Amino acid sequence: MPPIKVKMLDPKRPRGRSGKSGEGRARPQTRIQKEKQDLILEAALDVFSLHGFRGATIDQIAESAGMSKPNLLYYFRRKEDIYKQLIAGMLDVWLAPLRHMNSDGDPLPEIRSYIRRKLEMSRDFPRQSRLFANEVLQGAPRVVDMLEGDLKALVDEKAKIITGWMEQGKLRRADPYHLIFAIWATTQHYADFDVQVRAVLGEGRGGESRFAEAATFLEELFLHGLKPDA
Amino acid sequence: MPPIKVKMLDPKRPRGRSGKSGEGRARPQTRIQKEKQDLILEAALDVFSLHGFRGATIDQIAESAGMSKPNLLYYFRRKEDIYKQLIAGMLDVWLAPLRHMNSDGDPLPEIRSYIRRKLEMSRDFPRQSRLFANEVLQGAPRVVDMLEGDLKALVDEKAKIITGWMEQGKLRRADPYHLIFAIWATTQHYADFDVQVRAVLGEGRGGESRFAEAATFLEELFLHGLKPDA
DNA sequence: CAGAAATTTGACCAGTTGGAAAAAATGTTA
DNA sequence: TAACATTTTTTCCAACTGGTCAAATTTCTG
Repeated sequence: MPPIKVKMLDPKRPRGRSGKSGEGRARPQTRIQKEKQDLILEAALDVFSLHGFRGATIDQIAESAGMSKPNLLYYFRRKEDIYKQLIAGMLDVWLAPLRHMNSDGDPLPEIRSYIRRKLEMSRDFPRQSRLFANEVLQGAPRVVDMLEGDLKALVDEKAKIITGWMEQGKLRRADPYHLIFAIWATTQHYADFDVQVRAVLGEGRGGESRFAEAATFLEELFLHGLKPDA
Repeated sequence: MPPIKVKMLDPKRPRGRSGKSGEGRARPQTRIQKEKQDLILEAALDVFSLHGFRGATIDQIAESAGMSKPNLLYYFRRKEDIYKQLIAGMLDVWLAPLRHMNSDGDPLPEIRSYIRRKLEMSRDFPRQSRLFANEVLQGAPRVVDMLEGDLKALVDEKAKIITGWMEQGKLRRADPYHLIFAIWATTQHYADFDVQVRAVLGEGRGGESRFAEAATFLEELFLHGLKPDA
């Protein structure tokens, strides 16, 4: 006589918070679920930002989160689910400073504070920056839609504001899109190419000071350029 | 009686051209060796620049080069050998424009032409740029030495030149290291973040024109900044 | 052309990877 | 605390990975 198997309902895996449409009234998150998911996302950010999607392994993430691989997979069914949630979460943060740029303010201070905010993000959230850089560098297969949709829309909107400022003579005439690219590039450089920056600056200037220096430099550059005063 | 094995000399694998010290008088390259190695490096550049070191597979590279995996491994013993050779080769090219910056020239034109050259490299060798970006982004495990050695030395030298120009009043005073970073960042952005740039610029401006626009913009930015003429 | 050298192929292997399944352990709640 | 739901562990697997090896094939050279 075979051992009697009793009912055994669906294993009720908790699904990631990303929750696509068809989720109905899923049961609310338990305490443990919230804790563990945060733990996993935190660990995954470390690993993904350093190795990219393909380069990262579930094992690494699990170990870094202090749990077993199957246990991790209980919270996120697939490696990609973790990754997607990280990307979505970071895009929001990443774009906040740009959203914040206000057409009512004075152009120069507005741009200056945008640069400053982006630079602070490079300092405070370098892993997020690198995660995104890795993704875009590898062709952004998982976020092209977002880039062509939300991101483009936002940039279009802000580009109009900048153009308006230029037409009022409050800003030197220049292409607003390339201006935004230049701000992105220069500020994120300190997060994405951190190793290189440190290597070139050497021992003496490797500390936190480089962000303050960068802020000063970029402010001057974007305001006056390199031409000496007449 | 076992089948008689006849001599079978060393399989004489050709070694990669990187040739560390102990190579003695290796026999010269055959025609096929040169052709096939170039073919492999070309294919590997495609794959590595898109997926990074860990993300790339020998199979992919072999297929992309139109040969079998063991055949590829006949020319390069290890995956890392291909990668290293690519990195070494590209670093040279990558640094050429900076080496070219001359203390005898006029500062502003000299810097302007440096920017232009770097931008052209982003346009003409985007894969090399991405290969390097991938490496640095992931902590540059295979090139930190070079960064702290050759690269730092070169930048130190050029930074001195720039400082000299500033002291002569030919350039606005600013940190030369951060200036160099800013040039790197803004120019490489068009290669490394190509997908993003295209997505934001949209259909209409996705063509080659963006490099010309970028050149114009960056020239203005580095020369005058954003402040409108008084 | 014969023999030697160089090149290519096919079979194979051990380690790693993402992921599934079921049982065991732990928590939660009536 | 009993019944149930949630969480964790153990075991396992098939696909993929980097890399080896010997044999078969092709190319070169005298």
